[in-house]
Amino acid sequence: MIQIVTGDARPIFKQIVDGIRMKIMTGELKKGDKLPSVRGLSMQLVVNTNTVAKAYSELLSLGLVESRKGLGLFVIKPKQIFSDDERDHRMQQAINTFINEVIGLGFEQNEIIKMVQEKLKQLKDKSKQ
Amino acid sequence: MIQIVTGDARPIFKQIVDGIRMKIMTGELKKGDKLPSVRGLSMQLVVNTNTVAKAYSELLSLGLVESRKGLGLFVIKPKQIFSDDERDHRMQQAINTFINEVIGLGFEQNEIIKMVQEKLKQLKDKSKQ
Amino acid sequence: MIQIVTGDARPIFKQIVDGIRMKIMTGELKKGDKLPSVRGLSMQLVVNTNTVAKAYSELLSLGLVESRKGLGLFVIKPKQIFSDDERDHRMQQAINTFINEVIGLGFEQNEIIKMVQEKLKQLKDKSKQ
Amino acid sequence: MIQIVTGDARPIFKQIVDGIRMKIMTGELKKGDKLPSVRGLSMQLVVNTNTVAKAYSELLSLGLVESRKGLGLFVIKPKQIFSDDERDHRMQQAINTFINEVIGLGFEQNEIIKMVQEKLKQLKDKSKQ
DNA sequence: GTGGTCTAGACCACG
DNA sequence: GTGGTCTAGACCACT
Repeated sequence: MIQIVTGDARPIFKQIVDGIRMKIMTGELKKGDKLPSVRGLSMQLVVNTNTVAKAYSELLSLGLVESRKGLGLFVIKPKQIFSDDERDHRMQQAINTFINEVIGLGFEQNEIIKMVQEKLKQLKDKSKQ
Repeated sequence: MIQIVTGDARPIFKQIVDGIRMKIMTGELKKGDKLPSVRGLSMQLVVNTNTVAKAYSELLSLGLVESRKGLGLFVIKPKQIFSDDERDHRMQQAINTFINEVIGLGFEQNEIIKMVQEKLKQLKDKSKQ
Repeated sequence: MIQIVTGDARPIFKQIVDGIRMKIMTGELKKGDKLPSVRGLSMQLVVNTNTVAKAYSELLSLGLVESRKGLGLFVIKPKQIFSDDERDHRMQQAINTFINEVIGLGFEQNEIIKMVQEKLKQLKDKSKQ
Repeated sequence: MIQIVTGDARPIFKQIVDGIRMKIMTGELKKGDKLPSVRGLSMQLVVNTNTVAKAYSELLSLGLVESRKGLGLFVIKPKQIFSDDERDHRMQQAINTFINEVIGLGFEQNEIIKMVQEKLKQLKDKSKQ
């Protein structure tokens, strides 16, 4: 279901958060769907239950899921969480980090744009399925 | 000279590395130019000398500067450091991280592409000066 | 510095979050002030370091403090984090929970109002010091 | 009859307890009235029968209803259940929890008082009907 | 020394 | 069975 890559720069719990966030954004997980149980997912990914719990707690505070005690976590309709300022600020930071990472790699600007477009397109196609 | 932002996601030493790398890429620092001394830069940026030393050591291992004993660090013509595989892999990771960060922010794909293009254009213009 | 009450309904990490949030709101902790270290506070309160770390991580995501790696956590100027809708919704929930808790206790409405006013006044006075 | 809100901070059984307690306080349920059966209410609210049973058991121990074997639960005249100390202590805790929840939301003290008053007034009006 | 992440294993409240 | 909290102890990156 979710790919955990040990060589990834992101910590495991973040990979889980991103993985599920992506599934919600692409529509693979819809409003009202239940997330796998903490214990179930932790066994499946071969990580500690605490790690999954931490990821789930982040999804909770992101407002993407809600907890029904004794039942599990359920996807809810995400609202716009950030203010416009906050949103722009985060966007700028993400772009800066990205460019800084990429600028020394020797790609042409056209190539970079093309690759990003390609990735976004993949996502869009996936969400259409 | 270099902007250190405390709220930045990147650690300080990385911000220094990126800042100098950027100056080299844009031509602000040319082959043969001398970097500021560790002490000088650490005082200027108000950070620990260890932090600057770590940044410089990374620039050395990146092959962007060379050490002339007793004189300091000097910019050299950057060679292609990464193998093609390494290069592509880093690029893919950077893109993934970027998209993951941005996907939940609610921007349209066109907007994202436009913003990245804008940023790249700024850099290009700066390097032409 | 902070009072941990084992009989409290709130979990320990929440008590820490609330305690520090209160200190920030009342001005006892000002912008730029450093929080006690995770290990220091955990020893002082005789709780596990993870528990303090969890509290600090929540303060971080609340946007009340920022992390300077290797240095510690520092209070920042809190921005308005919630949208107006979100803010009102939380307020309504808090009032409902409060009233539900209090309604069966047999106090007069005047008494309840008076007690809340008293508590708010205490806070205000404390912040003026 | 009773509103169960999945997004509520309170567990379901507590929502049921509060809902019925409120109906007793406002006079909607009077002394001698019969509560719906566990099975009936659980079907009506679409919750587990255990959950309703737990709520009813709490109402019993609160002294708000009495069990007549084979007949069901009946509302009785609520006595003063808590000692004065207990009562004050619960009140203080409720106020603290409320203030902690509300303090970071950016409302003025006047606004808070006004909102609580408003809510209490609604309750009073409802009980007069 | 600082915070951040992870594992192992435990207990609790809820349904 | 579900999530939520806590302890104990470890390792890592950063300053």
